[in-house]
Amino acid sequence: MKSRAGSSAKSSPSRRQKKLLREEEILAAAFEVFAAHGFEATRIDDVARRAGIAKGTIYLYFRDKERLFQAVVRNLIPKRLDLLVEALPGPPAEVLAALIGQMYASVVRNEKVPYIFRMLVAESGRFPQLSEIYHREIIAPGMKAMRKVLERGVTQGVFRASAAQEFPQIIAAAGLLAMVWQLLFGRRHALDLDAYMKAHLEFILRGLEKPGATGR
Amino acid sequence: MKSRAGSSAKSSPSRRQKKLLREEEILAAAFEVFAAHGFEATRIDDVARRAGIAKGTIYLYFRDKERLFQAVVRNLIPKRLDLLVEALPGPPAEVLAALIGQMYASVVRNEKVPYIFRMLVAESGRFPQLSEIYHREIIAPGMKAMRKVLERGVTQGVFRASAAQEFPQIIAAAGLLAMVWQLLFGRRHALDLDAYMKAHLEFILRGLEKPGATGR
Amino acid sequence: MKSRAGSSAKSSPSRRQKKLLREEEILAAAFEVFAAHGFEATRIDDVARRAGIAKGTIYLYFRDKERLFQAVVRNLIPKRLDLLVEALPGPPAEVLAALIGQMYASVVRNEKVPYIFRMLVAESGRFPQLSEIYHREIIAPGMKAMRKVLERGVTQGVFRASAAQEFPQIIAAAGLLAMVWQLLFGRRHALDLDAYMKAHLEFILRGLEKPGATGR
Amino acid sequence: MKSRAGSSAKSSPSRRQKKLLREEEILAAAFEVFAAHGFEATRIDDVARRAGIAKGTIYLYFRDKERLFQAVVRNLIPKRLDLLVEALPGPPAEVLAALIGQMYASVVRNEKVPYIFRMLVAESGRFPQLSEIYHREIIAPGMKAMRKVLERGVTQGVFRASAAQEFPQIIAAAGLLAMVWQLLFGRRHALDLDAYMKAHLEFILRGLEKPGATGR
DNA sequence: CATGAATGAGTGTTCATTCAT
DNA sequence: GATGAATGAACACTCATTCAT
Repeated sequence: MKSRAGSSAKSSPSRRQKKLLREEEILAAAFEVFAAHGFEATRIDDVARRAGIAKGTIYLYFRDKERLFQAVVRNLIPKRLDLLVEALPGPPAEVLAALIGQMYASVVRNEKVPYIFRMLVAESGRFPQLSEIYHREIIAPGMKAMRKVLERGVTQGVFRASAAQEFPQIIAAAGLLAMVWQLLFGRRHALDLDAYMKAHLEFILRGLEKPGATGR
Repeated sequence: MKSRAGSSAKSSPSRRQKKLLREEEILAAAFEVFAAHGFEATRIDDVARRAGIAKGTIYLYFRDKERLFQAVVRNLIPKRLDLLVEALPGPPAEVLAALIGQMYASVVRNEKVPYIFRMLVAESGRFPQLSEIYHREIIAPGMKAMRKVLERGVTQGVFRASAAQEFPQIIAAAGLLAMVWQLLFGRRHALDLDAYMKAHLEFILRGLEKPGATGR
Repeated sequence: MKSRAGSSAKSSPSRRQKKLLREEEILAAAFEVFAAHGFEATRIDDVARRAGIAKGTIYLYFRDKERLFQAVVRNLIPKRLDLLVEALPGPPAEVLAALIGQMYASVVRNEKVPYIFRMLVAESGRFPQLSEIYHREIIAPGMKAMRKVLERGVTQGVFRASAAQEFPQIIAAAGLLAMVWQLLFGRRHALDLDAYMKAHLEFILRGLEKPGATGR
Repeated sequence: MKSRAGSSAKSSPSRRQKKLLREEEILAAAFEVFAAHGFEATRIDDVARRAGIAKGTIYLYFRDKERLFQAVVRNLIPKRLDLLVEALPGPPAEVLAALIGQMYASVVRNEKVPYIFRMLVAESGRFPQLSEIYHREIIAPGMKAMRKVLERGVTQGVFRASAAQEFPQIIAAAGLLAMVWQLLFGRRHALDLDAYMKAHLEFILRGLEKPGATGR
């Protein structure tokens, strides 16, 4: 009693696919504009134009600007670093190095993450749920992973016991700083990220290293 | 004592003082609103109401919203930490500890600085000059001071030579992280700043400490 | 510490007067447009243009379109008819005739009242408070007055007792019909209001007249 | 006369039936929404949803919103009362009573007619044709019928000659008032329609009654 | 025939900025 | 100087209408 044959419930599969595609396009366009101008300064019309669609179309996919913004940010949660720890059963120092390396690759150098960070910071007043999500999805698991590596290192006698076990943020902090630095000063005082990362790694490994151990 | 023309020569000192006072009041009110809502979401009217004056009056002191914002941010450059280094001629480790302690006191724990940071991050796209100013006034001198302490420590044989001399940011990074953390997660996952700072300090001192030196 | 002398609290008297005048102008313009097109079809811009002001100005006086509409309707509550009854101590038949006459003069023939009625009917779904107000301010007092005249007539032996005492609406109904008629059919089938009113009056007086009484 | 070519002869009867059925469904749904919200505030989408069809489908049956509205109103012209007069050859007072009774049954108490009335009043500015139709189809014949009954009564010597013969509206007016009353005040000050109708009837019969006649 | 995604003109409302008082 | 009424450009969001599927 409905439309053509073949389509059962509501819309043909091609329609659905198209819809999903559209949504992706809108999110991509919206990310660019929100990242560049922030929530308030972003014009829905700009998003539409960048997505190559009419303004009204956006409202078929997102109830309002706030929902669109939230969808943009939620959609871009970066891959979780904690999975690495399980995958790498090598010596703690190497796992830690891999972890840090991964952080630089997927967070600091990523072309999107710094802007997500900017949006989170800028709109943490208006959208506290978003930071909460990031804490739950990224930060907390990441810290848990860090703790596990440190613990493993201490157990194996290659890391000294340190307050960093309670605050693994301290170990990762230089990565955050690099990201913020590039965001704020990158245009005129860009960091040499390779050298910086090397320095970061050297510093934390030296700081964790057990005095007696030959560090080998 | 007010209005009409005919007033004396240039403007009595009390006039100037009053004008400056007004300006301060406006800047203070504007800071609160900008800090809470960001540049775009801030209504000039709110600023005026908070300053207890009429909307139009603001335009007697600042050409437009952008100038007001810039004045707010420029006005709040925190005290420079680098001066400390000169003032403290003690052992490098103690100077460093004092430096870090000062950073937590005047930056991380400060009730304004995190919001300034937030504004810088949020509006770094629209007002790149502002980050530039902060780099020149705060960051660069701060790093220079750090380098000097580190150098001194190495020369005196209490610090090992490390890549941190090139990138002293790494040493301060955990402070930045604490500030960002409080900003983003403070409401639901506040840091124990005392313990955190202690851990931070312990970690960097251990990391810098020359293996051979008794560190004392 | 405020402005010039002479003006005490907030705004000079001339300013206040102007403000009140403006409000009246807006209400007048709004009445015309709402009366002609109804609530939904009315464009705030039209109201502004008709009032000779900018669109935004309206929002200085009324929070939104709904408040403006309500203010328009509340502002036009017609004079109460019930006061007449007290004022006219003559024979009941004459008082009744005066009452009806007044109703035609101030309600049916009035250039605004029929449109107020239209708005009330049209928007009684969206603004039930408004009909409520009219009931309280106009209808209930009017009915009370009617009852009093009828009662007086019965007491004096010139009117017969009738169910109209319980439902005085019945006596006035023909007036409502005339108003509705003009509203709906006035353009092509206008009533001869003079003759109609005479017929109305004749009919109700004859219907109330006590059979025995000479009615004179 | 229908769609594509190729289809059979004209269109099977079941098709036509289906089409008519759909149209009825749409009109029914549209009536509900228009009655509740008025022309402007009605969303075609709501009508479609209430009819259980897609928005676009409505446009297969009605060129636009205005046509749909007109169709709704035209479709609901209530049964003509004038036919009653022919059907009831009894004594004029009884015919009149039957007429009034019928009016209350099919107009005042009807669940749709008050809303049709409301729509007519509300949109008489935009759709004057509609009131015109109602005048031609309902009001004029109704008045003609009234006049015939009155005339008959006068001829038979049971009604007095009165101006109501020229303006039979006066006799029916209380019915209109009851309808309007329920519309505007029904929720909080509902009329007791049975008692009211009795009073109405009593009043007009008494008003028409020939003084000399025993009214029997 | 029916669908519902897409369009884009239109509307209420806001707010930075101006300026007569 | 100070005020706050006035402006009008700008923008989020809606919805009648169209049309490819």
